[in-house]
Amino acid sequence: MLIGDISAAAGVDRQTIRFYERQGLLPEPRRAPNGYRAYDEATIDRLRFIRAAQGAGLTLAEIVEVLGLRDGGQAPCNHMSFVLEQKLAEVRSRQQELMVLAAELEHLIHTGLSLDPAGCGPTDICRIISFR
Amino acid sequence: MLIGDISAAAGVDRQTIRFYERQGLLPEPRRAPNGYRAYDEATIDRLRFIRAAQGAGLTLAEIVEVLGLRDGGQAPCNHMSFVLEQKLAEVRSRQQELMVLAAELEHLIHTGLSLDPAGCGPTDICRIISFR
DNA sequence: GTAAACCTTGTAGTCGACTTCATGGTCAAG
DNA sequence: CTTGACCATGAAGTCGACTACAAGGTTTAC
Repeated sequence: MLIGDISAAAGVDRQTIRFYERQGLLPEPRRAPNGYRAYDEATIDRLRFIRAAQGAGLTLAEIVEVLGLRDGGQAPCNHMSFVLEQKLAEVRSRQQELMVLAAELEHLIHTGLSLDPAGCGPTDICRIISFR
Repeated sequence: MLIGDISAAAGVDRQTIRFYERQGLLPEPRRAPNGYRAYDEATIDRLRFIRAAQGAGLTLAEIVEVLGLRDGGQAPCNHMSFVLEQKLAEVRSRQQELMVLAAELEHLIHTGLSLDPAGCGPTDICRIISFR
């Protein structure tokens, strides 16, 4: 299978596949006599795995690590569980931040509604945000 | 006041202040006879406003717009309210995404716990994530 | 035989918000 | 008079995940 074939099969752009190769996510493939990259079916699964892992919020660097373990013959289960726990913690933390931010935004919007624009002095920048 | 002074007063790095100037967030300041940037007190407020606006989730580009209105003599209240509403909508949407992601991560972690590593075939990459 | 659709490589650009580097001028203290 | 802390400029690097471009070679279809 040529690069265009697995690109279509896995729904990943050709350029992106070459990019993944440079990043160490995909091993260097065999080459056809004309120099074209020649892939086997397993590469499609590998690309699907990469997409699934990205969907779970893993960075490419983290995925490289998981794949590296697997390629080294180890089952990456423990590492994977650890990374997932870590991600969940990050997500929770980000959720906290967004809750605070949402409350802050609501407060600011509310402030903006109750503020008379005529009250803005020429030296103020914006009383909605820089309310003292 | 020299750049180091407002930098200390507003808690914004010197380099960042020059960067903000290039980005149009700060007007070109007066210059002392030796060519040093000479700021007045108002610049500290402007920097504080920028930080506050960033804290509310605005991008520098959005802040430039608000400041541009203000500098043009208009009260940016209406625009500001609009931007804040927009931000709130973005935050809400991101919150939805994170809820989905958190649920997904919990599911994956749960799956990982109930999975026997011995069941991983040599062709599997990681059954936790690529569970069919 | 030629045009379209594939493939190759290497390099550079994108976004956002800085940060760092290189090189050199200015100023106050001792 | 030199050391060290400040200031100036412009260019380049950072992070993450691509995306695009240039300049070519190959294959397939008509």
